[in-house]
Amino acid sequence: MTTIYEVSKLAGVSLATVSRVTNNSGNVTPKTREKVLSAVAKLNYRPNSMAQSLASKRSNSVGILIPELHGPFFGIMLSNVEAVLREAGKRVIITAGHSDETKERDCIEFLLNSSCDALILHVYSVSDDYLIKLNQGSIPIILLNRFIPEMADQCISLDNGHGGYIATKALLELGHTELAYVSGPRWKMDSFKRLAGHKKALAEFGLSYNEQLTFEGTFEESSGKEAMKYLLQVGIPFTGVVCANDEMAAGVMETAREQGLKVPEDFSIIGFDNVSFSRFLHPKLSSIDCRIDEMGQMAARCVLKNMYGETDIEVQNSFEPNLILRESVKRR
Amino acid sequence: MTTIYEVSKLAGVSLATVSRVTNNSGNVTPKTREKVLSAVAKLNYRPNSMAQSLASKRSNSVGILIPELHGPFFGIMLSNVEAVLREAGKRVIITAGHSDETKERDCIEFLLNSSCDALILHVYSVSDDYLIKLNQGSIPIILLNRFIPEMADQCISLDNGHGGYIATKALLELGHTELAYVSGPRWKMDSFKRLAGHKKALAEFGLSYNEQLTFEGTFEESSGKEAMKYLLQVGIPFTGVVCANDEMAAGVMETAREQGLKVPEDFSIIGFDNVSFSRFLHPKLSSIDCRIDEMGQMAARCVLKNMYGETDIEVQNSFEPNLILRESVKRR
DNA sequence: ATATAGTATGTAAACGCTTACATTTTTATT
DNA sequence: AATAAAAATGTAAGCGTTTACATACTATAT
Repeated sequence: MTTIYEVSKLAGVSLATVSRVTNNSGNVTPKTREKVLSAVAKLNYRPNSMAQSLASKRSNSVGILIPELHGPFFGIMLSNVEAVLREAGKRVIITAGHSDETKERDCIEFLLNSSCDALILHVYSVSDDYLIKLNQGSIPIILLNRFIPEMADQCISLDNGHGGYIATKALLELGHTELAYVSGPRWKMDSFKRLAGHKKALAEFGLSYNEQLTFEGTFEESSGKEAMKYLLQVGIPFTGVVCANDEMAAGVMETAREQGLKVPEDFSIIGFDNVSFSRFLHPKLSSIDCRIDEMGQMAARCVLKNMYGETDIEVQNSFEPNLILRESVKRR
Repeated sequence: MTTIYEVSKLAGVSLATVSRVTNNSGNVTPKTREKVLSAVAKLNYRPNSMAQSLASKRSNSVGILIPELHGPFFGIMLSNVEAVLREAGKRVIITAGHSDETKERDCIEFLLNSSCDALILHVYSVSDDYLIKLNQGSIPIILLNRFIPEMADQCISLDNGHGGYIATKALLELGHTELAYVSGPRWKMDSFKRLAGHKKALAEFGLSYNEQLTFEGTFEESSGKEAMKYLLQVGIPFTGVVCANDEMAAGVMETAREQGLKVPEDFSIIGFDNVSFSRFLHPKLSSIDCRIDEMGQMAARCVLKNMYGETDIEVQNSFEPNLILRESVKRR
């Protein structure tokens, strides 16, 4: 392996000068730069990044923790984070927390031990207090899809309440007055807020919320099926179903089909997340777009701004979801 | 930041001893270990990984290059690679090559500059020669989903030919004799081999291959739609469609529905990849399972074996795909 | 008690860079 | 031509570990 020392020797300059040209820092005469560059080329020199990190106290790597590496939602997020970070020459170290508190902590610990310059965390299970404490440390942290008042300007989050609100409102405006709701686990803030938005829309239209028409699922397709079975068995009539995510909506639709019910003729349905496969469903699923691509990019930009001193970046902490209407809804 | 030096001081031992206990290397008296450990705890000491890397000439990080970070296929792969690598305490640095030669090279360059101990590459666009040359270098490389004879034991790949073969054979055995084929880009080895498998199965059943019933798509849903339009317009009758991936199969199914054709009544269809959303389709799509989870794990294990000296790992270089029959096919 | 292996600990030299500071060279000013 | 200021380059001290190697202990056998 060739080192900076050999380059400096061949080029006939000092270590410092070589470092200056390879880092484009400081002033170097064009002639000297040329000499160095040609030596670099001749020796096929690559700076040793470990040494660079140690000496500069900066690893140029950013740790990412997301619930899952696969899945339409997280995948897009990750994809966008990586794109802007790599564009800026930063390394991306990934870990998956699987929505489990112990695992999430382990991952954070792992990233902390990895000399990351900053962390982008998409966590569910770890407590606010834990994160606030973590934030006292020396390493900058960005929270994705989570809002904690004490660290508001490090949070990039979706207005889930508004999402739940516009989803429900969309059906209400189409004349539906009897709505079922398929929620995610209520302890997850996202689920909770989406449901709150649902209730708000109902109230605004002068309708009462019926707990019996609400099913608490797991965000998985299977629980969408269960939800539909439950709703049919309860027997309270409804003409619209609002789901807290698209997977569960797919489950609802499948069970509906098995029962001979047609969407949107027999009932309208709307999902949440606007995940890629929702357009593969039949009928195509209406949904709430979460702008996860933008959120991912923003998280990365935040890091660039906070840690790497890119000043001309303006941060947007909160994102408003968009309503996407497709074939799965129709006027009552 | 507390350093090993402060720990050694507080514990009243030398640097070397601290290093020994934090790394569980060498022999240390229980009593000494205790002293060190308590000093570590008291000072909340974390070894500086950059310094460790520099001194030990090992970064404990593995570079990954995959075409996309999102998408059902690559996501699962990545997920499994990460899981086994992190279990072993290795850092995973990810990059996305977007199936573009320049980008793929850039990513590899980037990873090479990142002091990775090993690379796992899932690349399409870069040439065999390039990879062979890369392989001459000092850093171990594993190729995912690609086979190059010269580096056979560093390749983890699917038997695509066999996949194409069993997909087609499945329809033939159900009595279909007129089959259309929706291919991926033929320059991609995967596509090419799948098609070859298709032809082989036809030949085995004494049927002739009709180029006119083959459409070369892009692996995207939209080209599945185009494929179906093309096939209908050509007007040659067929009762089965074999697709080189599930996205295109979804496109075919959608266009079929638009044209009033029913699956599997009017024709049977089978996809490839057995991607997660294929069970959300209606009817549920039959497909070829690629065991990408296992392949991802295996790639990671290869690295563990080749680079990190885990001896008791046995490597499987080639994976046989599995046929998954669902609602989208029926006997002729 | 003494020699002999071990075993446990310590010493100090890398590892390959960056960077503050010192020195030299160049350019501009008078 | 002399001087000051600015620009280019060099010097060398870290950065925080790991790891040969050296040394100091223990325990066992004599």
